[in-house]
Amino acid sequence: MTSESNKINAANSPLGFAQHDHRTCVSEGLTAAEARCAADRLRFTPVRRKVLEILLQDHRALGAYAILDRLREDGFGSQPPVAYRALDFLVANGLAHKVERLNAFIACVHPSHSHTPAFMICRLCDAVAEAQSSPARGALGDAARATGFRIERTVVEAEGVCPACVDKADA
Amino acid sequence: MTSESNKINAANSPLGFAQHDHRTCVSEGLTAAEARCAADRLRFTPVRRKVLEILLQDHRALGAYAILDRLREDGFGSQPPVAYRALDFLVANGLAHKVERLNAFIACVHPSHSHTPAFMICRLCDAVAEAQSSPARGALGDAARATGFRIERTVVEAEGVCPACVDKADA
DNA sequence: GGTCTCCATGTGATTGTATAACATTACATA
DNA sequence: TATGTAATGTTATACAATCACATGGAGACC
Repeated sequence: MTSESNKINAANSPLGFAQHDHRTCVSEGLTAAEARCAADRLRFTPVRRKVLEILLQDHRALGAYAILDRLREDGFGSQPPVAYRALDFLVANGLAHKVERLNAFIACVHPSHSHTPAFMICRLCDAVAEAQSSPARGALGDAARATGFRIERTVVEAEGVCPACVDKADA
Repeated sequence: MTSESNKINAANSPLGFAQHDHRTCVSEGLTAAEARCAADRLRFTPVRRKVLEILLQDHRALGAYAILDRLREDGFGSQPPVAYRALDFLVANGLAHKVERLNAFIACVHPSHSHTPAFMICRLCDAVAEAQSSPARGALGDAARATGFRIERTVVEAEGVCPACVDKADA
């Protein structure tokens, strides 16, 4: 990871690379997660809640150890399994995603309905935007059907340059 | 990494999940790589050649430290950068790919022309098949164009069950 | 209310993945 | 042969993920 000097600020950061009022992101995300867990009889415990809160504060992927640092500051356990177990819960229940390319995690932007997420990752500012994908409908799906491979889950991630950094580069 | 007990054998393993004569894979792959490097004035050095040879022996993704063990056996340097630099070279020049989901590497099955690879990963036997993809033409491409994101590289990986393991599971 | 069980949390230790920093060697070519 | 560059090698360390085991609390059940 490079220095943070050229990274965008968390507040008012691009969500889907669009400006937005960031103040409600955290509270709305937590409220949605509470509703979801209540509906599905899932235990939205303090650590799990805290980890989701941490993820909601940035529209960017955070590594497990960065999350761990924040947990420690707030008096939670600071050993790796504490973070990984909470992340496993959030990912398993669609409240967060893992960005494989970065070995890092990000809050889901629409946790209400199940979906196949795709990510656009800016290699300059590390911003990550979530989009939709349906790779099983394209060439990959054809290949799977042709060979008899049964797809259960897909990873779709694009690396490139976000609009803000494209502008900066052109300037 | 789990035990190897339930994993398929390297020889005669599925290539694109199809049976094939594996004996020529290594020699043909190395020959193609030599031609490619000669044409592009790239230095196909002993370590790089050895790492590609190791990868060609399995149609499966190998972790960097598994490769490192093999390098040590053959008298090459055995420190992490030795393997990573050779892998960087192979990946940069399209002779191998990284499977992000597995943090592991695999030889390219058609290194001649540039392409956007997609992978089908069997979660039961760890076999990996390479396919083609064009994610920029689907929903992801639409999202990128809509937001102004410039895609430079894509990762497309499907996790599921390969035909051989589907049969085994049904039996 | 008591108590049993399950699940979650916590800790320490370990394994696996990746890179930083720097010294040395091999090679092309001027 | 001298020189610049690319490749190799080594040590050390940062980051990612899991194992094994102890503890404790929330609910289910009587």
